[in-house]
Amino acid sequence: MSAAEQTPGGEDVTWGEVAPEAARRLLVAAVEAFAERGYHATTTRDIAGRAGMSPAALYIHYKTKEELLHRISRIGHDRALEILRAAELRDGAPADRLADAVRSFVRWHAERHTTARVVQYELDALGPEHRAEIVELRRETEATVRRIIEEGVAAGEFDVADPAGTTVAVLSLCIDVARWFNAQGRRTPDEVGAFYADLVLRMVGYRAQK
Amino acid sequence: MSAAEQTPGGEDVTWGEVAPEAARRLLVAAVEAFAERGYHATTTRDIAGRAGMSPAALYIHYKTKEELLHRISRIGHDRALEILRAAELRDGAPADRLADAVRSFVRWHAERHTTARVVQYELDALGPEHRAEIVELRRETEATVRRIIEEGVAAGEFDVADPAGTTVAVLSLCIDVARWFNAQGRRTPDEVGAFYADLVLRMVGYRAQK
DNA sequence: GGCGACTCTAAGCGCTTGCTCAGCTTCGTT
DNA sequence: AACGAAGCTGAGCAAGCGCTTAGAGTCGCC
Repeated sequence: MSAAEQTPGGEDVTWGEVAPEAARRLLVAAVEAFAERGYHATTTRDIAGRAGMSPAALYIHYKTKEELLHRISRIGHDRALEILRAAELRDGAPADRLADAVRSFVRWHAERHTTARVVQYELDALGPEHRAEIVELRRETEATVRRIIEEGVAAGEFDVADPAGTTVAVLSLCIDVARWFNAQGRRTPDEVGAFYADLVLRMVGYRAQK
Repeated sequence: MSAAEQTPGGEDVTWGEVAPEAARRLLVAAVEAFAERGYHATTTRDIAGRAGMSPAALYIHYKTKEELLHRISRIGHDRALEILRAAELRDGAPADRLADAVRSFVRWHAERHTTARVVQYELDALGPEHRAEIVELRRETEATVRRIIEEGVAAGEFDVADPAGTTVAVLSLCIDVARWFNAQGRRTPDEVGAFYADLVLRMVGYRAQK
């Protein structure tokens, strides 16, 4: 895990906003369970058990199992969007910003692949209202990437016939890292991020000016 | 749907090997239900209902709900592998064969995205033995693509630093089409296939000799 | 030291789940 | 006409589900 996702003390900062501590423990347990078995195959008893609590304790902190998923999904999507926006607002040529966006976005999906798997692949398990809210966040995510690509095209840096289609493909490629990435695998999140940044620059037809 | 996936009469050929007819109807119903809601959220009553039968009828043709998923997964993986192998064995330069493989593989995932969604994303719902069998097929799928890429590198057509990693990325990109593709969307399966073939040639550093 | 607010548990309710089974119908075969 | 096999249904079982409730323990605050 990179330092960016930890407090100076080394504690995971992802769920720092979730309080009190029992609610956070339940949420972390839910992320693990959902990632392992999927939302529908996970029982509230399993979540409570992983958090070291009785099944009823869950309902003191969350109204329903679906609300747990929503909290996870919301925080995860906020973080993913934040990462992309930070890259978009940075100084530098479009190619640099696109590479930066892909690098940090992919690194997050690899590093936190457990969370990302839930965030990216359990969208359909949300209820209609919560789903609509998250879909809106995904639209903004897509718009952010598309803007960078369109700037690159306008600047003559990229050779892209269909910016919208390319955006979908780029995001699809990056998000899917959460599905196959394995912490015991050959490469670190940093390496995968760098590799993917290079792949994406190729996809947009960028020729490095060496 | 392309002619390749139909009989001359126009009937869907994908599940042609499944007999008798009632078993096929149940299987098609299961594909639809699994794709819509996911394996765990689908009830045997829902499947039987879609096939116009009582819940008990399902168990005349299949031992368990998991066996249904396995049949779907097996047939789908066989078909996907067949598509890639056909492209591999064709005449032509590695770039042509890679483009061909991606084009037909992606077209299948777009055209039959309902099936592909189940095949590609419900792997974890399989029992241990069935899962192992399918994982082996996926290994062969990956090996097929990797072989084409390595031939392209050996022939000097491709500029790829990490063939194994590139293979994972290419397959990940293609498979994920099943997740986002929408039949009501802007582009046809043929168009997406052609677009993705071009993207992949860029990813492997192929320079068209125009 | 007493009280309300908060956190948690043991027990369990109502319901749905995957799956079973006795029995009815519909066959092709004799 | 008789019969066994195969396909299917209505009814329902045992288990597990999400969630609720009554009450116990613990805390800060006056």
